[in-house]
Amino acid sequence: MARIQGQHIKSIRTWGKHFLIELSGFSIRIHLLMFGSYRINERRESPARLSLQCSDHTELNFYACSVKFIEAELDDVYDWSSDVMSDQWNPAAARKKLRSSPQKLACDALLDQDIFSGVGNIIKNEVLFRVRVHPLSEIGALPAIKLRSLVDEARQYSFQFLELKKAFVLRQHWLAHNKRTCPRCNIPYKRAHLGATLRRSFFCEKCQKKYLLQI
DNA sequence: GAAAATGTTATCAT
DNA sequence: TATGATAACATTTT
Repeated sequence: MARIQGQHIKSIRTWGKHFLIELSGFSIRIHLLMFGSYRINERRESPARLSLQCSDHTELNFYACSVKFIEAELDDVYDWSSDVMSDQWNPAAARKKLRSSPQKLACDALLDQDIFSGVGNIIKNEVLFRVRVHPLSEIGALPAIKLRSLVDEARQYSFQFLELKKAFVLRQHWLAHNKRTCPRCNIPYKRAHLGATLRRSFFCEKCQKKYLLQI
């Protein structure tokens, strides 16, 4: 931690769920993982993993998070065009990556941070419901227009997620995640732990189509 | 009060 | 060596 002392903050940046504090010659990378939290000019009772006292008297505190140093230039480490909320987001590049893995499952594709940096499990469930795609669909079997809408919805819902979160009404606007019944069909959702990482999926077997590659 | 979960990464197997 | 499964971490919500 000593190397941070007295350093000038050159920039604050983000790449998906990575929170980056750029100093001269290296950067601090913070990831809140499942349970992390932060406070600005406030403190929690538990000890901070990282506490920054700035010369303008701003205090940044990070709790229960991963803190790592990045020794290289951030532009050399991160592909900003894969961040769904970046100005540099490139949906065509995302579609190209998806087309290169036709057997990948839709539920895995949305959680792939190299394609959709920033998308997590809640957004995955909400996006799949909104574009009516079954989580076990194979990416290569999606019609082009459906692939396009999935990519576009990943970005669009991510911005909506942020607005709802800031207004403290995220939860009440979920259409699929943690819900019991499909609001379109009024039938019970299926829930299962799917994909490579067995994350929770909530989906309607009636209105979310399962696209599969022909054998 | 137990169990599950907004996520990633280290480690061990294959 | 690359890929894959499992464990580990840590805190809030159900």
